[in-house]
Amino acid sequence: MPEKKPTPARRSDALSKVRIVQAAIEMLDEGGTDALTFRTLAAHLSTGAGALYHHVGNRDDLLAAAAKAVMESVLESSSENEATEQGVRGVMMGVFDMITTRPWVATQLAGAPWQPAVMHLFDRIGTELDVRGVPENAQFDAASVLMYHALGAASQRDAGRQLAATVTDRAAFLDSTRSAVTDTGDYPFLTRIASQFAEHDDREQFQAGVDIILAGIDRG
Amino acid sequence: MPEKKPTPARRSDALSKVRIVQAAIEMLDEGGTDALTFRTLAAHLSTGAGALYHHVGNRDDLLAAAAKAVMESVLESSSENEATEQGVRGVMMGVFDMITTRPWVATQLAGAPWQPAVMHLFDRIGTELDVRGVPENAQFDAASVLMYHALGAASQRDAGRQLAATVTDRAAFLDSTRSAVTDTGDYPFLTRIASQFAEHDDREQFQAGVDIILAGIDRG
DNA sequence: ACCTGAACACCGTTCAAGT
DNA sequence: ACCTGAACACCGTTCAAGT
Repeated sequence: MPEKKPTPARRSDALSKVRIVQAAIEMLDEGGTDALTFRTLAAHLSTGAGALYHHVGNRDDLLAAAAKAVMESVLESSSENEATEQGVRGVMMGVFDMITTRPWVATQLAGAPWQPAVMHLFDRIGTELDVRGVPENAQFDAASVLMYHALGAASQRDAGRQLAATVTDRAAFLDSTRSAVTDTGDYPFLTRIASQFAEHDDREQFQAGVDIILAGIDRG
Repeated sequence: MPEKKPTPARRSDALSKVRIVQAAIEMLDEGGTDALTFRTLAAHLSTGAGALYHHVGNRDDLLAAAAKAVMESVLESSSENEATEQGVRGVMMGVFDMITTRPWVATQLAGAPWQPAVMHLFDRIGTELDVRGVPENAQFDAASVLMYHALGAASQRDAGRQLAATVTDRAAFLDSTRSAVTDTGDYPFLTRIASQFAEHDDREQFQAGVDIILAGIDRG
């Protein structure tokens, strides 16, 4: 009788979509969207660039698959983890935190919103709204606002990261913007709330936005 | 007495930032973001690609300038035109309509949200909220939600355009997505509201979102 | 079937050379 | 100072050739 080798740890050399996506996520986490090229990714996997096309349609396809994988893990954990908040609010904050941790997802979500990752989130938001008791005929509009809020925050977040490289201080940036655009007058609102702007916390502000939207939904 | 030639129509040959931005906007309107390369733009202006760098920092700078110019004209017209709605609602719908007309602006706004075009819009929203009577300490959060809503819609809109090239029917796309992702279960919410999804009007939905947010703000 | 890696058709950006 | 356009250092994608 031949002995059964316990999980032979068989050489994970063979290329596959999941392996490629996994490697892509690692590179994206490390260096952002720009750091992921088919050449560097191929080198990372010890193969040729052309080989990737046997498992992945193209670059957009790969990025969408990476975002989908990450989104799924976030939506899972927010429904399982006891510590995190439940409901729509929990889902929204879970997405926000993911975007903060992995800014490249923000670019990806905002750049191609009909991709699986976004549809997945949209469906989850709608489901949570149903549980919340939002009337069926109001669910679509309600889910859309929340979706837009998440996408808007996503694009804002990623840009902040790019900005951080050149300008460390928000207030300094505001000043530079203000002085740079004197041709069309100044920014009265921004000037007035400059202090709030400097002190504000992105996460709290996002959550305040979610609460405003929920209040508007519940009033309906 | 030397005759005054009426507007000598002097050869507008000299390169300048405004001339470059203007030409860029034309090309963007015609073929979207991808259609704008420094080579084609230079050819369009009958000059060399390198010449552009004497007036424009780089490609991002050019796109930001184009978006800013377009945004300014929108914010002007929405405050002057008697026919269009006034207030925050008017500003929001004006932006939505611009994005519909020029999808490339959507990509630009969502891709680099701290640019002048966005700050301009943000300031305008805040100003309108003040006029509306929103308490000062609530204005920043309120302006942010509306801003995110606009940015989220922007990214969604542009992607829709790209999608239209391959998939004409929304419902068909939904079906394809649903069947393609059977590994994680189906999309219960999307399935349930599929009919609303097929019939809905993007503009009305965006406006419904604005109204939900405004209701949430006014409740505060 | 899967992989290789050179080749193709592009980019944005730079820079010596001209005017 | 402004412009030219070839050159540089990259891309994503394709494809003949190998196994």
